Amino acid sequence: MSEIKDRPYHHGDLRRALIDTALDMLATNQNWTFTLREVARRTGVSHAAPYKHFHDRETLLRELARIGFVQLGESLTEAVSLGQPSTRAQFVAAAQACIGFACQNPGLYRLMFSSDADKTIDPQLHDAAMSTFGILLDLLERGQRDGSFRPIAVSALAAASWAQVHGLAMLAINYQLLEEKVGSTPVPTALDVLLDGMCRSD
Amino acid sequence: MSEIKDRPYHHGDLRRALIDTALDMLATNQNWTFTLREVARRTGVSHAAPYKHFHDRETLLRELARIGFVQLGESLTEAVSLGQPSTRAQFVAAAQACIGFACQNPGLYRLMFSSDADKTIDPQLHDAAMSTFGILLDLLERGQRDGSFRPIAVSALAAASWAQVHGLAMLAINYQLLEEKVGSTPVPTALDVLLDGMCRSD
DNA sequence: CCTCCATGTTTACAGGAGAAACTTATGCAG
DNA sequence: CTGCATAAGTTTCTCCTGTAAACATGGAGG
Repeated sequence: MSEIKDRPYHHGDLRRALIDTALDMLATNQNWTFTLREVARRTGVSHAAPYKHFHDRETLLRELARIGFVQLGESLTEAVSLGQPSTRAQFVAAAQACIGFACQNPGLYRLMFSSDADKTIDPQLHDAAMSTFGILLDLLERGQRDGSFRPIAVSALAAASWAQVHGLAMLAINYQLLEEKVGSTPVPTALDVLLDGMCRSD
Repeated sequence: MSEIKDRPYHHGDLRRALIDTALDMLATNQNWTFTLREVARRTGVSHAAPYKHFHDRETLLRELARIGFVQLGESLTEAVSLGQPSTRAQFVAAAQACIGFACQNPGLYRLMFSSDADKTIDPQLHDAAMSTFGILLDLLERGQRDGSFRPIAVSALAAASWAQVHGLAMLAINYQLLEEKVGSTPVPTALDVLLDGMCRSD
């Protein structure tokens, strides 16, 4: 109703439309080899129109990655505040949320951690990534305060668990966690191994 | 002496020369956005010559990745057979070798684990990756037999440690293991946390 | 009502991927 | 030794992309 279907000269929200198209193609092809011209075509505008909204192709890719980090952050926040009894259980929930996000958006997840999403170029992307990383840090700090996690440098815990979760996610979306190779529940099992090292042993 | 410098019509080993040029550019730029034509130019041949040796640009990229896995495998083998006293110490040595390889060849390492090195397309690439992964598996199995590692499914140990090492490597080459964030020795610290979970607690 | 400017479009160009047709030199059959 | 088949290079061509520049449009504010 509020949308005029037959192409008024001005689109209304072309920026958002281009992003949606690109996200679609990313999800469909599981890669970001699409051309900017094709995004424009699929969105129904001329091939130069995107340049009014994105400086170049890579700027669009970084915006997709930024959106990915925001969405991942929401998933993590939701998982953490799901009311798991222990901090350890919250950690597992968050880890599984992250890996689940990766499996449901493999193309996007790969883009987020690829060199095409260079955080040193785009402060907004950098901030989004840091903000998402911060959710993990908060959880770890809380776990240390309540005595769940060992009182070693929180940064060491962060490095270990971030590496672990991200590593599992990458293995998962590359189909390298096949049952015949790593058993039927590789993710919780691997997380348990790590957590046994992270948690107080007393 | 044995090389004729002034361009005989036939190069002699253009395939190898193209690979070397591409590896150089990969190392220099830390990315593989180079064009096939530029590789040809730098190698001193016409832009169509590479097609006599590689079906297309991506085939060349996969060959670079394959070579990377072979080299990584050599580093790992060397690290393992360095004669560390314990299996645990051997594991640390291998992990550090992997992370060291990544830091010294960040572009190549990223390519090896990117979607441009699709292992489902190229059996040789797949085999090279599996062979390298096998070094880790052997180490873990040996560690279980000698009682160093817990007697849980070796596949779970493999998933956990592979994820951890690969995750740390990715963090390292993305400059996300800065001292101010994760302390001065994030890698051994993170590995220790994992190993405490992997090793027998008695 | 008129004019400005953000947001479109058209046109233009340099370069890349890759196919096809052509060239060269080398090894081998006679 | 001759000569041809063939592998390995080159030239030429077509289609496509990214991106810049010039032009068009139409909605918001004076």
